[in-house]
Amino acid sequence: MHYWLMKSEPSVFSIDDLAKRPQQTEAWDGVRNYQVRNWLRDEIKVGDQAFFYHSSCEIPGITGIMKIIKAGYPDPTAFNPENHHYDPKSTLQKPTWYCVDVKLIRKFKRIITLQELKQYPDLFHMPILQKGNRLSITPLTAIEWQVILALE
DNA sequence: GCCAACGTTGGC
DNA sequence: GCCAACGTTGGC
Repeated sequence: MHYWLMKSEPSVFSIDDLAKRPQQTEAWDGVRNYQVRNWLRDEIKVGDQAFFYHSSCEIPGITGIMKIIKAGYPDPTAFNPENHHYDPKSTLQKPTWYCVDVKLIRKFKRIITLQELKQYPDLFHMPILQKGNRLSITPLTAIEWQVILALE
């Protein structure tokens, strides 16, 4: 089992939005970065767990836990000309972009803020704390996962 | 293949 | 709104 951190701007899609979905599940789609695409297609498996991270907002931080309930499959938003993430180069025969389905496990009682995450030496190497990191999904070590869980 | 220009991300 | 960092694009 692997651990991940998945970013979303709450003004676009928040953990409360996920909580309101039927079965509290949603496709994590719209990713248009090749490194993250590779993880979505090849590495992120059913049963993996992920933190839901709110970015570009008043209080950036980790807001809860999700699990992967469907592994990588072609991102349908790439095929839809009406969709903001439409990509005519991605075809059904040869899809460029992939997504996974997630399910909410639980929302934290409080946000574990970015500011707080920066304080712990065990977390210094988290991708999200590295200068210039922009990937919307990043892997976490088991240690990082446990340390963060203990902060709640 | 190089690289300047441009767009996006995301913290502050 | 600013700006650093990084990815993408396209002319050559």
